Amino acid sequence: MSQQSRDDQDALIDALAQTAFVVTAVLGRIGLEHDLSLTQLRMLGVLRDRRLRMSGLASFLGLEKSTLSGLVDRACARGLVERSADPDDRRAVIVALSARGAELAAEVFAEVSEQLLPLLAALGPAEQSRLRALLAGLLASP
Amino acid sequence: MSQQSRDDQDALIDALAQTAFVVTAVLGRIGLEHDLSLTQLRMLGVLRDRRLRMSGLASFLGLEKSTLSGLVDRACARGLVERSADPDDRRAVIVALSARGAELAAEVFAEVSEQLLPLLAALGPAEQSRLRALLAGLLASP
DNA sequence: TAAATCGGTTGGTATTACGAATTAAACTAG
DNA sequence: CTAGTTTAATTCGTAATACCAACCGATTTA
Repeated sequence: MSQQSRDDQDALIDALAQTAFVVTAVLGRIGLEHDLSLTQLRMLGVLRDRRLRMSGLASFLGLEKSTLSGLVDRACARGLVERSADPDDRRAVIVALSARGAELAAEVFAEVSEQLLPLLAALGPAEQSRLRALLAGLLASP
Repeated sequence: MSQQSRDDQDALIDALAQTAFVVTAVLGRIGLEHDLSLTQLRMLGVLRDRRLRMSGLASFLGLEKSTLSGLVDRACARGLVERSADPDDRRAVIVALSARGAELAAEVFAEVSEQLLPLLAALGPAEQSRLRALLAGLLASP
């Protein structure tokens, strides 16, 4: 049994979208407190455990290269990231977190955990495990 | 049994954030195809089943009133929403979807379902029900 | 009825984002 | 090995988004 009616599916889609907005709002608010836009925050998140070329970072974030130039310019000016040359390709530029950027990223993402966990407290431990597994399955699909 | 380690929690937080970005990306892409920014798309979504004053809509979307003026201006110019006077308070302005706006909203949100459902297909029907229940619980918390 | 408050708009500024054009480096023919 | 092409990033111009501060009318309160 466990039929999926149209309404059930719609309800699930809606819940997903709303969850996305809630999470995004939390991220945005925390970012704002540190003068980081959502995009800058995402960039820090991506660079937390990666060093990428401009183009790689752009496609990671789903942005145009031209958009990234300015983004990295500003983050660079604030001392959060650093541009360096790629020894293998003199056209390429490698972007990585600076020490200060790494520090800020750690701080910000600790805050994110801190603020999202109470939300998750509505679920019991077993349910949290299950949710994690379900989301992991969902994210693995493409 | 079913202990929640720090890593488990971090993994869940991460999965939530990533899910948020994936869903947001889908919404953004579909919006783009209809010349709608994510914000405009959200506005249509909110107005689908509500008519609100400017300030109400602003707090719904988490934006400043001043931001909303321009947003509504542009949507108005495109014939998607309409401003009307509030009979109870001559200062207030009520925003609602136009016929054309409602049509576009319906079309767009059908597309959203269409594109998110394949993602959900990675989960069986029982798991979908469970995910829906978990997200509902999570969204009900504040 | 005078003052304070509320609801929206306007004006100014910064950020974000895109596309098109540009420069430099690295391939790929011929 | 040079000529032409592709690739990596930047620059430029433009539009939308978003904020704050200042403002105008309408409304409420004192």
